[in-house]
Amino acid sequence: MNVGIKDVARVAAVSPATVSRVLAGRPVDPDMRDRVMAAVHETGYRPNLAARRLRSRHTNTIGLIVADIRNPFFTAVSRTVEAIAYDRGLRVIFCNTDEDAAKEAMYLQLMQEERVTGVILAPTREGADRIAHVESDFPIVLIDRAAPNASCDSVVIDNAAMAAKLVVHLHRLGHRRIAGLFGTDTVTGRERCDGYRRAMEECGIPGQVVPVPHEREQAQRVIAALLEDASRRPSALVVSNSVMLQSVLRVADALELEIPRDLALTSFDNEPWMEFVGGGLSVIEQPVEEIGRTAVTMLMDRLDHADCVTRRVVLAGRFIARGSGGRGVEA
Amino acid sequence: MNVGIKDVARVAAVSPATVSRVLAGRPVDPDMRDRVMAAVHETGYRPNLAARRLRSRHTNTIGLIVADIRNPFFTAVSRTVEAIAYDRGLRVIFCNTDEDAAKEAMYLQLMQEERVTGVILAPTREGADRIAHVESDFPIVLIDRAAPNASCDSVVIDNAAMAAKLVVHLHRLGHRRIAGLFGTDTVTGRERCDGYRRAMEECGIPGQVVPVPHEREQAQRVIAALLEDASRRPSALVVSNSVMLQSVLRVADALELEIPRDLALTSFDNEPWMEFVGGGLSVIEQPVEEIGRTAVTMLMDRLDHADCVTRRVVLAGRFIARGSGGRGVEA
DNA sequence: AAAACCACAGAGAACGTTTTCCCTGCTAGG
DNA sequence: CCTAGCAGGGAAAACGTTCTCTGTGGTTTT
Repeated sequence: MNVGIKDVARVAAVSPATVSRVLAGRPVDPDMRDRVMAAVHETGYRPNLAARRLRSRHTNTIGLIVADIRNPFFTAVSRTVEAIAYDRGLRVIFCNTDEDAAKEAMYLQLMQEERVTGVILAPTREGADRIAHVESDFPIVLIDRAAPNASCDSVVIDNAAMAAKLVVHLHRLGHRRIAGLFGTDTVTGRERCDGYRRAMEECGIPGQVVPVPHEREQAQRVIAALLEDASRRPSALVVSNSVMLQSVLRVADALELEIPRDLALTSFDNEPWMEFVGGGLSVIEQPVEEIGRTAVTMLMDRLDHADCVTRRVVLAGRFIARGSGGRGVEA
Repeated sequence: MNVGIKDVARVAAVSPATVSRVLAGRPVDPDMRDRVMAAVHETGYRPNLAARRLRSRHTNTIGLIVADIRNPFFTAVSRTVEAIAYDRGLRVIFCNTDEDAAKEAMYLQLMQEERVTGVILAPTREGADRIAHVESDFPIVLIDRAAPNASCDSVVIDNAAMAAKLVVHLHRLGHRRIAGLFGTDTVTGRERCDGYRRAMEECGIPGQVVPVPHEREQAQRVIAALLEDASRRPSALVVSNSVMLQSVLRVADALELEIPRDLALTSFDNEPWMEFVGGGLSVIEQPVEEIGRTAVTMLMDRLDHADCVTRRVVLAGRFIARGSGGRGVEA
């Protein structure tokens, strides 16, 4: 039998209500407070969070639903969200959908049942569409993937502008055959693709967009098809994220292409190892901590201002030039 | 006001108890079952998990506490644990301690308050020591880091043997000055260090153990000190994990060392990018899915057999030879 | 000095379930 | 035909808190 608030109350010779007040930090006679605290330590009392949440009707819990935890971008954001949330006394329920809309729906349902305070969500494409129609009991902040007309608050980076930056970089280096590899399933992919297309147009060179599926085997097949014919091979690539980049590297390795001589690579996301392949890759670094922090802040803010208009925070990425393009950082 | 089980009961014209029974899948007249299900859909009822947990006294929740989610090894294990747990109808509370024993203690306390069913834990060194003395209300399964005499169930890999494998590999390639870089704060680091030491002895060459702190800046300073003096520089390294390896690469890059010509690298963990640096790195791949799966299984098993003796599962790693050492896999 | 107020403690309801207990009606066995 | 047994449904307690309401003692205000 576990020790409850009533046991503490008996030991401290006060009422359960008083124990509750002490624990909640409400004003209580110092004498009693000491007695209660002593009793808490003596009994080894630990509050039962289920009971607390049931009665108080707030769970102090946020859900964090990401599409792919193996993607270091999401790992990094998750870490930040977790750290900040716990700082603010919020618990985090962590969910990984693996880009599966059904799993995502299941998790959103679970969030309802948990009666979470709010949710931070990187939706699948279908999920993003559905969110617009469904109304949930809790506020949602979308991260990374959010259509400009989304019906929720969102925090994203300026994907189009950043993709353009990569194109311009490659163009300056003299590349004229620049292919763009983008995910088929996400808003983010489409935005980056748009930015790529427009930049290619402005540079006056024809774009070649390659839609890449999320699943690795399939992705590698698509990429192989793009690269294996030397005569039609692009000289440079804009790649949509670090996971896709790994598929590119594997295929390039199999085809014995040397980076960047046979193929110049640029990508979104900045992982430490990118410094060390192909003489250093030029990339767009996303402000992962700031994304996480902003998301939590927006969520908290939304709780206080339930019917404030929908807000969209667009953060800038950071272009990092490496390798043949010269070292350095450029905002 | 949210819809509760009573509302459903009223709509279906049955008692709340019956609704509860239907939802729990207990035997109920088919007619009533249909009425209840209809009412559930009509009202949009979602069970309140807090209430359910409070009353039923089981939370169907496991805690997963890892030391560093940025370490891809833990990311991979977490993903597996999450997937398997949800398959079995268990919720996962995910916690990241950042190698901070205080945070770890705080989280373990939280697990108590959540009344979790069990915990899977990759402890800090201090945590591992403390676990031995503390008695908790729930079973704990240690992963990755567990002293052989641990008082909990544990699932680990054969660190010493795997470290030895790396040493032997390098020795066969002709290396005689092989330094070993190991974490200072974990059982795992010490085990790998022991294996390294013994293997070096057996090869008849003097070992050079370099204790590397977890924090990146400090780690890089230590590594720089090891590598900067060309005359005393080892020709090969055994590195304890992929995070540490990144520090090594950064330092090597700054010192303009070419891998593997100036410095051969081998490491624990197998990340996709390791194929592409220094012509491919030879590594020990850990069976991450199996670790996760085994941990969950052991935890569940322990619930049924509370006073079964402590079990320790030791899994084999997989040696993957790449680069100058030749391609291929060897058990 | 009386009235009004304030601060704080205790009693008991309430949160939304599951579970226990009892009651009913049906079936089977003598 | 009567009774024992059984299956399933309803009433109400229980889970461990917080919250509301009331009461009391002391302080301020008029």
